[in-house]
Amino acid sequence: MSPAASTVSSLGHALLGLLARRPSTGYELARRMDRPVGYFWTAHHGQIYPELARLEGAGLVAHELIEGAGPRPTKRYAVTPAGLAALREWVASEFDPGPVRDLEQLRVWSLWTVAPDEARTLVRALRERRAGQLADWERQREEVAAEPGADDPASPVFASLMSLEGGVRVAAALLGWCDLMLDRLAADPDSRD
Amino acid sequence: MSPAASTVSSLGHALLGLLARRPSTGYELARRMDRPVGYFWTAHHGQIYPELARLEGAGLVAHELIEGAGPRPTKRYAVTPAGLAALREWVASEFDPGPVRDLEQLRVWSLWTVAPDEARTLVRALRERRAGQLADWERQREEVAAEPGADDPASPVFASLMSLEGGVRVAAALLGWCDLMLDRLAADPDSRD
DNA sequence: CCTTTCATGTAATGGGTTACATGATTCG
DNA sequence: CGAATCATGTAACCCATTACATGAAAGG
Repeated sequence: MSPAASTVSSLGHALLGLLARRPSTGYELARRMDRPVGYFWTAHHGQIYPELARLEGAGLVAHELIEGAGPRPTKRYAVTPAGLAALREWVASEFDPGPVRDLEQLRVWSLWTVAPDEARTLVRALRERRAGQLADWERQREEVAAEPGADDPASPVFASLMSLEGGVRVAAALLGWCDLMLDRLAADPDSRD
Repeated sequence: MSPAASTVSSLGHALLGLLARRPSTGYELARRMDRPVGYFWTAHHGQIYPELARLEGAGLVAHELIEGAGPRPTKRYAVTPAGLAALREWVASEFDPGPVRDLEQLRVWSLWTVAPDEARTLVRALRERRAGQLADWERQREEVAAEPGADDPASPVFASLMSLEGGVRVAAALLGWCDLMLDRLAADPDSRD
């Protein structure tokens, strides 16, 4: 019945996950990619609109026309039963951890090439950024934890809370890591007086 | 003197970082992308060879021919002084944290769509994988910490140690996160007896 | 002899970013 | 009346993965 349902990209699963929580227009999906989800998945509208068309071709989402502002008709998308089934199957399926690309770590890995005071400046900048992110996520976590359904594994609020909890823990770990590096860089023999 | 030196990709910086530590053939660079660096940056040879050619065109690396096994001449690349300068400049430069794409977090964010026992199975798999990774990195960290130069910020060993330390801390945080999720999933009302 | 490792390249395809294009409504 | 927001789409370009292509040396 749905012949192309087998090949859904990661972005497709991200969109299915967003629409399973709440029907949205393509434009709204692009904006929703900022908070909660955007911490671990992002996309621009130039990628979202074609992907929605593909998902619809595979019968995983459907749109209805609503009144809206654009020059073209405004479409609100929602997951179909087949789309929800595809999402469920993907969540529980086997997986290999995708390739990791972390520019921050890559910089640190070449930190030895610069003078110690430049290294300290960089790590201080990393630390500030991370501290801001941690505060931000902690605040959001408190907000979400107060919402109804936060303890119910069948509620999207529960899953949001778990994601934010992961983000908070990673950010806290990386903040401590920056402090360790500042400590080790200060203990450097070249900067003793 | 080097007119195209301004536009170096992230992969280019990764390769410069590798070559600044030790001259290598393209083939060796591909293999070196596994351990230490591969934890936060990966590339296949199909991407590496063209990038080396671009870097050489910009005067940032240079090759010499050595005896080797292939049908074509074997090339050993090394960074030029201009290449080392470009690497240093990049390490200390302003930066925006690139887009994050984490399939693991994306799955957890849609965890509410599956039955609690399927969710537990998934998180247990995540936990096992993470525990293995943590053990692996901890072992490597101990190895690197014993090498000479591990305390010297001007030594690549120091930078390797810091990178591994970051990896260990993040992996430990994520392991604790898995335990938290298993705890919350067990406390679920649907599975009370 | 067969498989693995060394070794370099290109081509096809897919994923992702940026820029171009269009136009209505709302707020200052 | 100008800027921001809502809203959808396409095109050009870059980055990354996978597959095709080739062939020597070493080890079992």
